[in-house]
Amino acid sequence: MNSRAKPADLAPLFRALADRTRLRLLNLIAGREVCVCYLVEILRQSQPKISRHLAYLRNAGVVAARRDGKWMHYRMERPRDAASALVLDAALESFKLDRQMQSDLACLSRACCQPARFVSLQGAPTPTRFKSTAA
Amino acid sequence: MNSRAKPADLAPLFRALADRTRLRLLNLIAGREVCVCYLVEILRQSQPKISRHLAYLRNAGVVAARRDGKWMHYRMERPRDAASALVLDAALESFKLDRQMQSDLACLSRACCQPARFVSLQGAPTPTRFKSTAA
DNA sequence: CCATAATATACGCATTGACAGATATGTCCA
DNA sequence: TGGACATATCTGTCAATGCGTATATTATGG
Repeated sequence: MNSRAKPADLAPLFRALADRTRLRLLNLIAGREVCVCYLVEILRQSQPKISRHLAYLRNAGVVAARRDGKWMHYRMERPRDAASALVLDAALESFKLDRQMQSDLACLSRACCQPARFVSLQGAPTPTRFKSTAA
Repeated sequence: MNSRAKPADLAPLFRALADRTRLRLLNLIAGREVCVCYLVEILRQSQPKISRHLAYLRNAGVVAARRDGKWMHYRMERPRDAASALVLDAALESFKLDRQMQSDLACLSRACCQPARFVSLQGAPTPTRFKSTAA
């Protein structure tokens, strides 16, 4: 399978990325598989809201979900066509210079190291890295 | 001024690009300065609709306008920050594999060579290239 | 100043997306 | 089987966006 499967219309992808909350979710999910409860905790937004945005990203083919007992783990899904992949790369690149995005990542690290400090994360599965991510 | 001026939030840019009509306009404008009347003629859509989408792109800082007597010329505006520029490049790259985008460009070439065939383009200023564009 | 051409904006309506709150679904455990 | 937990989906409301039509703006020529 080639990396430039089908020359997709980029508009749907841009729609999926056209929301700050979804970008923040993508930032947290990039490079590791994260349980929904962590995303709810870190973004400090309602669980249905997070779930809806994740569904939006999933429908756009940008993320994939895996059920693990009670928990759902989300991970990034590499787009099949080259242009979409480039767009996604550019977005991820921009996160490195974004204060809130870095703050979200730092918060995720803290939550992973000391889940006891987050009441809602007791017993939740720890996010697992795919590759090392700066900070 | 550096090419990575301010690490902008990409969401507004993605919103601006999240529409097929706007992507088609961007495709036509990329690499040359085009008069609105050409855009209306080639996309075969109403003048107010084209104008509104151009305004949307202009507000997003993706295109710039120049008045020339009765005519308005639009051109692409290179985003100041690196991430936005990368996103835009990826979009332009995807157009090369998009049949409709190429068809639009071919139609623009034809209109430039034989403006007489387009009643509405009589006397309109011809688009001017910035750099050579494939096809 | 008036008419006309090119383009932009305002208005009304339909669609879509975001949100909070309520509820449904799926899984584990007793 | 029933309850608790994690997550998803439904409902109603509101704001944003898209479209067509009408109108305003800017510039040109008489």
